[in-house]
Amino acid sequence: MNQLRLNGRIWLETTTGDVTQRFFGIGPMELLGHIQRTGSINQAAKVMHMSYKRAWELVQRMNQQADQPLVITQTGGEKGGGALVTAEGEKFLAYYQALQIRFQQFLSDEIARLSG
Amino acid sequence: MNQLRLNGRIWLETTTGDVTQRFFGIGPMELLGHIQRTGSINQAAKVMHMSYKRAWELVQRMNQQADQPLVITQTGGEKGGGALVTAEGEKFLAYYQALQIRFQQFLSDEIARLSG
DNA sequence: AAGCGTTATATTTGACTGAAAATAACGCTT
DNA sequence: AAGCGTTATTTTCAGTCAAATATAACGCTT
Repeated sequence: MNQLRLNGRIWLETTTGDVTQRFFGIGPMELLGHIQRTGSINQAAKVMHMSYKRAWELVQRMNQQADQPLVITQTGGEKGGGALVTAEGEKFLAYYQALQIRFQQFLSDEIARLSG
Repeated sequence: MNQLRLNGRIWLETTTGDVTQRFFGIGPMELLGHIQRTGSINQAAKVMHMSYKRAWELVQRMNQQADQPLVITQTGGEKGGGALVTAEGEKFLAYYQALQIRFQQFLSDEIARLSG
């Protein structure tokens, strides 16, 4: 065995009836961050080397699952359109970012426990 | 939004050159436990409602990635054959089980932090 | 030799996934 | 009216994954 590493993922999920669906994880977090910085789904997708369609679908799903939209979009206009992260979106982004940091710390601690 | 929950997965992974491959996670952990109890890949797969082929492939991949096999198998014989978890396998099983418990604790703590 | 329960292996089928491309709609600018 | 850059949407294609099925090999029991 070459090198043994510990890794993981965490996410928020919603449960409606008996169907559990992922809602917010590392992918949407990064996407929201890039939308915030670029003001465009299209540019955010390009930065992440993700197809526009996939990025757009992620936004759709997020908005549908949440009570209030996390991203609002506009077609046409001065710059052809754009996308904006709402206050609700920023709330989830901030929460998940902090959570992700604590999770990374957990993984680091576990690796340290394994090595030392 | 109906109910917001926090969930996640952790796993061990090996890196050979530039290829990272999952090695041991919650699925293999449960599979190894059932093999330990039943002495058979076939029966373990049935308990988990997993196809025999999938269970067998998981065992193959685990054994190939590890330095020493985690499961040894025997075809034919008194009971038609069987499978045994090696000491190396028990080592990974015990480590991952303890790790999983601490991870669940981490998730619980985070949920408590979110609610309270 | 036949039967058994298992491991071992190949093939097929369907479902899902993601990428890519093409097109429409939109509203501003010129 | 034409051009623009974006969002919105459909279609197509290839790759992956899992389930199902079928068959062979094995070694003991009878």
